[in-house]
Amino acid sequence: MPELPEVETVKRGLHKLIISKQIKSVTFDNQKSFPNSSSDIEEFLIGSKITNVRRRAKVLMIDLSSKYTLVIHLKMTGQLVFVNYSKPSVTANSVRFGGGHPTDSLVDNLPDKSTRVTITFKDDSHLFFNDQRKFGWIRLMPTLEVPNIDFMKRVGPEPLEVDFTPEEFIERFKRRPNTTIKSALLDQSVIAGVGNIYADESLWGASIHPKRLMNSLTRTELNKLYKEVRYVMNFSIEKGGSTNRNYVNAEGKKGSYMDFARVFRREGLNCPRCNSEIIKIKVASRGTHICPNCQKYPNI
DNA sequence: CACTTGACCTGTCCGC
DNA sequence: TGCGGACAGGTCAAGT
Repeated sequence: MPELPEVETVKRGLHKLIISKQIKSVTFDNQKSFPNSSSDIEEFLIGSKITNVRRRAKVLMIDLSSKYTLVIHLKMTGQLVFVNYSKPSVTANSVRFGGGHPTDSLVDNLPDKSTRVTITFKDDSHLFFNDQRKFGWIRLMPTLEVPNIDFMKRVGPEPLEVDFTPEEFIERFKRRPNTTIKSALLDQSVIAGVGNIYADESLWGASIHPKRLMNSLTRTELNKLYKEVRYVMNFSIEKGGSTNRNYVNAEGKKGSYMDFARVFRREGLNCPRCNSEIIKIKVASRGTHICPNCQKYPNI
């Protein structure tokens, strides 16, 4: 899915687009896509207004005036796309000059077969929850109960918070002494928000082989990794996140971080630091991209 | 306990 | 162009 920078980008987009809108109706393909009772939906969703949009780790929260919150995890292929059908740019796509297809834009074709939930606002704009692989979930619950979700109780600190120190970073990683550094980076209970892309990118930045065991890493290496994790994720947010395959922001647009990626999905290309050929290996049963020259194992 | 491996799904790409 | 298998941004439950 979307990792921290992608979810943050969606959050910022939705914040601009849907705050104070009032929900008119909701439709979904089946009960599994929206597991709340119809009475809860009637009472706490329909008619309520959007008061805030928040993110914690890779989880999005849309707060409602009913004191309920829509909690959403996009997992691998989830999308939250806002469409304002009153805009001529969307409704006028049947008017064409010249040949070719009318449009490639995602928003012009929604809903599509990946659409699982459609929220319609009073002004007839829509928020679509699309999810090709159906791993994602959306759930309505009292705002005060959100912190009690198992995931929220377990999840580690936000790495981009200003008060998140390198000391805390190093301390957290001691929880996983005998696992590989890649596995520890992906563990959301250690720190929040790192996924496969930014794990590979930050390990390359710190010149650490992803198979290195946690307890073999020096403080200097972990300090470097701390800086790289924050650098890579902040940079990606600036670029609107990464579109590897499915990810789009709240307006249906792709992120451009992949244009700047150093190793991720760049196997066979050259390392931007030493010009060696980037290879793809498997670590923690995930596809993993490294420069075998910069990231030696063991490399102390 | 700490750690690893399937399972959840659909779609796409690659090799035969 | 058909078919099988591997693989894809994540997280749990169940296994060792």
